[in-house]
Amino acid sequence: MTPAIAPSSRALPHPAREEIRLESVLHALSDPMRLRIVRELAGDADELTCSQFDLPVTKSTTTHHFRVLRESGVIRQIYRGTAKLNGLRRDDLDDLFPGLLDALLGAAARQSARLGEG
Amino acid sequence: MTPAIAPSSRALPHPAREEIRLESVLHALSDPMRLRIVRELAGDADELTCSQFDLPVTKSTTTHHFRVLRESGVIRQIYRGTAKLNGLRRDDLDDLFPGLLDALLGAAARQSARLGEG
DNA sequence: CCCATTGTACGAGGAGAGTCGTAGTACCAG
DNA sequence: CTGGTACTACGACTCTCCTCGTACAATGGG
Repeated sequence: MTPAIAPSSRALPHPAREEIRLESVLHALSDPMRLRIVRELAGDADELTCSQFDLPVTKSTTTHHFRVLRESGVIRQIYRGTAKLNGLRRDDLDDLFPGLLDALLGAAARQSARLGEG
Repeated sequence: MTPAIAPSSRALPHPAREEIRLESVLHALSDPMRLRIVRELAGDADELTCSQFDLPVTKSTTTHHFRVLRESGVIRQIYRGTAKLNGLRRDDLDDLFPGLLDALLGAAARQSARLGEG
């Protein structure tokens, strides 16, 4: 069961599944930048490095947003070399709040389409 | 189509359906007090006055939270005499974001049950 | 070993949010 | 008109949040 990619020494604190709070998830997703990150993560691939996102903010701010997402339990982050891989915690969220993530992603997609998207 | 209850002179500003933003809705619901209000509104009746809620904050703060909910498009408020009736904007939210409100309410209910509720 | 790449830590500035208290407004019942 | 009820407005306080810049740490390649 050794993973194909060694998860590097640096560890990142994640909340356990039972510790994820709905309020924190909603707060995390109420920021446009973070909602955008989550949408990209849900759409394209399941594993993207931070630098693969082209956000209109500095690297410091990007780090901050990824941390909020991780600490609220929305995403999972692991190091792989100097890069950091980000993935949605679909399994945990679907178990805790069935249908919520899909409803949120659907709502975000609808709004994007409605407002003449990007 | 005249309503049974005259909506009194005082008018309250509400966002039109198209003006409701997902981020604002999520932000509104990310506060425990407001999530609690919305859950009560969804469960019991569709029309409750502000004073029918027994929240552990002062009246000023209660007013503030109801205003945030109204201005984000989550609830509708109309005066009836000195009282103010509050109702969920189910129709508008379901039209804009199908399934979202139910998913949110379900998630909130699940979390309450899981955490040994009140 | 040096260096480029990737991301972090820390501090700061500015804006916003939750809470309260006090004073005030709008409405209804006498 | 008087009084009571229901809610509001405003200012203040405290915290948190988003953003940035600069300086730093961890990894992998030559």
